[in-house]
Amino acid sequence: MNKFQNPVPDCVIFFLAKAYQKAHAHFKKQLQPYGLTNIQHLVLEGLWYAPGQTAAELGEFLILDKATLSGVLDRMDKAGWIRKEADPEDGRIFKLYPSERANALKEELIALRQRTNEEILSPFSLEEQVLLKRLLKDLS
Amino acid sequence: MNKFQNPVPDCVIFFLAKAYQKAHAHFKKQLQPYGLTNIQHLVLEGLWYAPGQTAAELGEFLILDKATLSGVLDRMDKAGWIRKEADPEDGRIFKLYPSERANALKEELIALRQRTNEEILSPFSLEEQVLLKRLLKDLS
DNA sequence: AGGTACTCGTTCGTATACGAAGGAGTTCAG
DNA sequence: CTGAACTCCTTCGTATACGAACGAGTACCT
Repeated sequence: MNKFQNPVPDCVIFFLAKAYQKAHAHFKKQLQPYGLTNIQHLVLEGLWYAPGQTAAELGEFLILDKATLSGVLDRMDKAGWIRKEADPEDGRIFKLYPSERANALKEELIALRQRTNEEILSPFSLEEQVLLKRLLKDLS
Repeated sequence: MNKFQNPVPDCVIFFLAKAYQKAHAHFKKQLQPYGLTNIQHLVLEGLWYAPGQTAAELGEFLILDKATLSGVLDRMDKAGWIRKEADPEDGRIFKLYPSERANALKEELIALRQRTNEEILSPFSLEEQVLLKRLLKDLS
């Protein structure tokens, strides 16, 4: 029974998983000095983009399950990255804001993401970069 | 403080994550009737491709952390999807084989993956499909 | 033979993911 | 005004992910 008797599957699910895995790991390494995880960084970008969002709004914006977000927000609150502000109008919700400490790093962290994006896309030509992003957007 | 004051970031890491998320969720739904998770299916395909691999080999083949794989293989063994065979030559390792029950579903499960791939890629032209897969492969 | 380095698989800790259920608050029909 | 329907967030259970440390086994060098 020799190995490689069957052809390697041409599986886009697998390619997507591994490309994501690679990009995720690369960015994770860049974020390590800040003590931020990838999703925590994503949450900060979401709140810089639109401060005062509720957890439900942010989850819809970032396409994240509310159950996942609940834990992430809790850890970020405890770590002092965000602020949860109770809404006097509606007892169910709270509005989310980046903390002062997060805001102090805003430009740096956004630049870090941009640089990482460029690194990830560096093997491609400009045309390919645009094309890849369009294809990925159309997939989701 | 109005929303959408800043431009939406053109972030390939995010696009990758969401495209992966979408494809993963779609395949997960297809696998649900079988009681298989995505990775468990991936492991079966890896073992059909090359039966008798060790956990380390399989992990390298599928680009999976050995710590992750350890738990997955344990659950698959308990659920009767795979068989762990001790190696008389080397006490550290065991060789992995799909179970009879898994083999009985082999054609069906491979066809299911192929069909899911086609569904995921269906919004694209043939040219775009080939291009997307090439770009993703080059990323990882 | 003996010891050191290496390999293999497991375990631990932490962080996503997400379906499902639940508690608290709000809305709305009548 | 009141109860049913709905919304928001949390919690629970399960399954990835992966760095780090670990025990058991093997290989290699002398």
